[in-house]
Amino acid sequence: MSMAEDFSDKKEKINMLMDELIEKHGNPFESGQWKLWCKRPKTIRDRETVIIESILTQRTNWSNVEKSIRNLRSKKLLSLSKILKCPTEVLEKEIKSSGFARQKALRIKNIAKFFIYEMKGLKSAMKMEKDYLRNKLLGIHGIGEETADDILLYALDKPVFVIDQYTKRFVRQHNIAEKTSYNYLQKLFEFSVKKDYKIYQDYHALIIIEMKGKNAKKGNSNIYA
DNA sequence: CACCAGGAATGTA
DNA sequence: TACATTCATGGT
Repeated sequence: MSMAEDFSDKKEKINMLMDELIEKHGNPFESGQWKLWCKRPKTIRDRETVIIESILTQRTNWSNVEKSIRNLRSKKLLSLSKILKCPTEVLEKEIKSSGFARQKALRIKNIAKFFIYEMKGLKSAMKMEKDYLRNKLLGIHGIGEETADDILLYALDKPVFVIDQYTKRFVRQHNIAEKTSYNYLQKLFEFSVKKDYKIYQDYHALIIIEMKGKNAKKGNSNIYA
């Protein structure tokens, strides 16, 4: 069975399930249920904030991230250029609430260097091709697939489907696919869903809202990659 | 595949 | 109060 054939029967199921989620939860960016990056970024400053959040949110919950962002904003450090100039110890202190502060401070600096020096700013980075950008991001220490895709989708408006633990759980619970590897699921969703970054944002958000709701009611089930 | 890298919020006794 | 669990992960 070819990849395309394998995908085509799953495509309908995905679209059917997503229609149900839209029906059930509405548009996540308008309903206010989506607490993460709840406004679509407009300005470069917004986009830089999203990039910083994408690192801070690694292995922690959103309220811890919000606290760090508030600290950075009040210290006038909420931009990539400011972060680059800021001593690492100061940065560590401000983002302590997100945990892994020593690692994350270095990671944020790595990203800031990349966008400022190598990409010559966010504006020009946004004009680059998405696969090129993705490979570049994955080459930065501290950025894995999920973080790279968070940045591409939510900060740079690139149509890349983010696969996280919630997405994997969703796929398993609905028997959409047997395989749950990152690459397989990403290809499957990108094949199934109209290639539009706003739709990818909405769908990813909807899956998380849905699965968090289920999590609250029942206990958590086993997750594996 | 196993293990490790911290903090903070929440739940439990 | 003490202790366990959970949280949008990535590197080795």
